[in-house]
Amino acid sequence: MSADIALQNEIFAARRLHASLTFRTGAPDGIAVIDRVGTVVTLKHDEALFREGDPADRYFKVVRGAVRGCKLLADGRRHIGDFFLPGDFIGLDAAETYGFSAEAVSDITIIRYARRKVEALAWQEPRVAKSLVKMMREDLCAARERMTLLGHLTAMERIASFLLTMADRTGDTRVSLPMTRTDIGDYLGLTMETVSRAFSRLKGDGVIEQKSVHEVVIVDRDALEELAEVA
Amino acid sequence: MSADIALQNEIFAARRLHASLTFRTGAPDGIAVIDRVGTVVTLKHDEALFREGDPADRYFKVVRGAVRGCKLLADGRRHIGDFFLPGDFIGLDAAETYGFSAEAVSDITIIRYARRKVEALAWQEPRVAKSLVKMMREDLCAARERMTLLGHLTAMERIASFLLTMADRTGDTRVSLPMTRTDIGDYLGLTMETVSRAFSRLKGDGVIEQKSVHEVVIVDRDALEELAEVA
DNA sequence: CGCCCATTTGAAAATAATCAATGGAAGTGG
DNA sequence: CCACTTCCATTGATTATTTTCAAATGGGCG
Repeated sequence: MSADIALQNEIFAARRLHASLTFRTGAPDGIAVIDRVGTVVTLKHDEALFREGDPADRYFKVVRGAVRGCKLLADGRRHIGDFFLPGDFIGLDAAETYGFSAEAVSDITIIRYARRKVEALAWQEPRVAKSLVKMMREDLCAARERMTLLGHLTAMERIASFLLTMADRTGDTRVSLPMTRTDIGDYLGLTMETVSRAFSRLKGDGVIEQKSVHEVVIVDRDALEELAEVA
Repeated sequence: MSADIALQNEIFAARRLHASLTFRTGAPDGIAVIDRVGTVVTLKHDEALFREGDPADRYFKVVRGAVRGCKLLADGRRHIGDFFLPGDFIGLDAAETYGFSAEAVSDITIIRYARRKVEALAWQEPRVAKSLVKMMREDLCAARERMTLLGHLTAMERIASFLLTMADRTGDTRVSLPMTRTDIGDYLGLTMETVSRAFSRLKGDGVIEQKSVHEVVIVDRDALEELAEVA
């Protein structure tokens, strides 16, 4: 049936795309092997990959779109711990159960791996084990960076850092922000309003240009780096 | 010579102590093996184990005392990413170089491991590799918890969480705080003054009692948990 | 075309930071 | 052993940043 063919094409496209992204982000080559035990899946906007507390029997890799990892606090406040973008792995930190929920920010394509199979592969192939450990190390370093940001930077410094990080991921001055202002706020420990005001000010100062709500262009990178000047 | 004997005693005592702590904190038993490739070292108050940017060729484990892991920001602000207490490993997240400086908060005893040797051991003994990965996973989860704290909790909530965490580590209502108020502030993303005021308020409300500046007793744990009510 | 939801903008309120002064304990040196 | 010094903690008053509350704007989708 043509639906099957379309699906096959989607899968091949996803694999190609994801392979190129793996290369781009400099992910260790040992990791490509594990895709053989993965399944390509697509999810729509706001659907959940898993919820905090679910048994953690799967890993995921983002191929297309963006995923947010979030925790709900007792009084309803929401914290977003990470935005996962193409090439990123999800779930490496989980023990028995997931420590946060993962939701599709946009329509997404992901690869889903049975944890069991990945671990079996890691035992067979030391390269795979090494790659997984390396990714965990990178995640830890990133987490420490973000702690500094959340603990000690002003609103403007956080926004500037965020924009620079997003820009570095695509290697382009054109930055796509698929998430809402509220998402960004929950990610940076700010309110939606503060995020919006910071964007407006950057726009007013000619540092960025807004193509649309979800797409900005960095006009003056030096100014952004000045604002984010940390570490 | 008697100095040698004293040193030997110190080392044995440190190993015993550390073994018991390993047990208490539920650290995987596979880890005890690696102590055979470690060296016991003592450092005085404020001495550095290593500095941010140093080649990361060693791991450490705290046996006695406390260590702070800190980053210096461009403008002089300081962020403390972690307090390492007895039983804690330091350096697992480092790639080529350390991502933060580690300094003795008090006089400390630590075990120092050549990274090369630990890694060799991990290849020989799958248990060791598993333990190291498990510790990294726990570190990652802890880092995510702290992000939530730094991003979304009020000053009082942060202090309450901090006290509860410290109390849980010793399993006692009597909590030792070897670090300064400034250290605590840099750890929680607050100023020394805010930390001090929060302590005063808790004292005034009869939630805690101060035996000395560096030792508090938790009188009303429920109240603290109420104040920290999160996740 | 019109509705709905996210974003933007404005004004007021709250929290924590900063500035400033005092108090106290630990350590130093005579 | 005591006095002195220094550093850290506490407390108070003021300021600044961000949040909260509220209203208006605008873009996307049915």
